[in-house]
Amino acid sequence: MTHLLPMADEPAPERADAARNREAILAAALRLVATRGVDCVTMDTVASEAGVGKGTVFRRFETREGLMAAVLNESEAAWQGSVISGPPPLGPGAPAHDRLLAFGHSRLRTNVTHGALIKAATGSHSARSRAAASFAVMHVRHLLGELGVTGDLVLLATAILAPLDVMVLEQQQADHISLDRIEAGWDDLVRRVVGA
Amino acid sequence: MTHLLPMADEPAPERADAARNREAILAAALRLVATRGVDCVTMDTVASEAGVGKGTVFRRFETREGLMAAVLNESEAAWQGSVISGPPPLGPGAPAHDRLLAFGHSRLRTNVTHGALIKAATGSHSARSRAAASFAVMHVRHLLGELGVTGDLVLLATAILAPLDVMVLEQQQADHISLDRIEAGWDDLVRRVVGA
DNA sequence: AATGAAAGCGGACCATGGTCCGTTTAGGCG
DNA sequence: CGCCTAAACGGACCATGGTCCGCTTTCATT
Repeated sequence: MTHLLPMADEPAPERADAARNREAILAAALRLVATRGVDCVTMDTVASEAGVGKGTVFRRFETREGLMAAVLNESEAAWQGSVISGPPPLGPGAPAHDRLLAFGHSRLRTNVTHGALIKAATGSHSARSRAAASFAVMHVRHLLGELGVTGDLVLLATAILAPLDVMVLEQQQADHISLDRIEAGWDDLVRRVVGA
Repeated sequence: MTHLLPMADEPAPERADAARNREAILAAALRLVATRGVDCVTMDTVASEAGVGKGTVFRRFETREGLMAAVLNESEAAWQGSVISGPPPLGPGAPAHDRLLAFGHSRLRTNVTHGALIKAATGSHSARSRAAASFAVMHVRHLLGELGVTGDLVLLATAILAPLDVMVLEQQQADHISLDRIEAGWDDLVRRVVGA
């Protein structure tokens, strides 16, 4: 026996075939997104490419958004890793101010290049997007704290991150605002908020 | 004859039946959104409620997003009117700083109450959302100018408005952050940016 | 190894946004 | 008033996300 009582909240073990299928689906999705671009990847395509029924795809990933979130996660996790333990100035070891700027710049570029995928993974309601956004807010809040900023740091962090949102960036690009200008504008915002 | 040469770019006149149908569709959409809530309004429903074919709905409003934008516009236009020429402090006549705060608060409340409709009208790519966002940016930019703020005012305005975005607000409400707290946080942001 | 119940599977099915095209109609002109 | 063309119409049709449910598979227990 393993446990008679459902121990704590171990997230419900996954059967072997289920795990195998999850991997196959994710791999197929990854490949398809890379080759065709996220907007041309249909759930049916992923299913058949993974050699699996459509129902299975939805059972494992809930929704298209969820699947895309899983795909996005593949790169996002690495990025979070480099923020937490990568080389400075993005990672630890640099002054907080430099880290904050590096963080914003990195996020800015990432949001621009992965824009389509991020949008596909972030419609209306998603558990994953929640986690990702939360990570960014927590990190910025932490840096603001180190910089001696006082106030409602969570809200301040949110406010600093909001203009880096994919939709905002797309609008700005449609208005022919260059990335460099956006970046400079963001630096200025940070300067004002931090009160350097 | 009217004009032999297509004069300037008059937006292509609309045939009488076309105009009649547009009105009927918009009226039906307005009514349905008000009674059932935006998420339960289907294009087919609107069409049949307006006594018109589905194709007609799409020809007049391009897309669901477009139709919802038209619905939203009905209230948004009034709001813009009260910003441009309504009573202070939202309208002209109050100090710029008060106007800016009033503007933010008003936008905040509006985004919260009309959240669902705004989201329905603002997916990915829409001409209307473009105009609405632009109005807000222009107005804030103008107020910042009056306040003597220097710098890239368009970007600063965008940055100030970004945290009032519907999606951001929804996330914050999901995190049990009260409206009053959000409002206070936004006031703080403005103070820092304006450099009061 | 046999067994039984829970978990998983798959593809038919549904809802809905969006397109297409053969038919109808408005309305300028002779 | 009748003609003619561009515009508009409408609903069948398509694509795709998401659900459902009867059948299959896993695997803990014996």
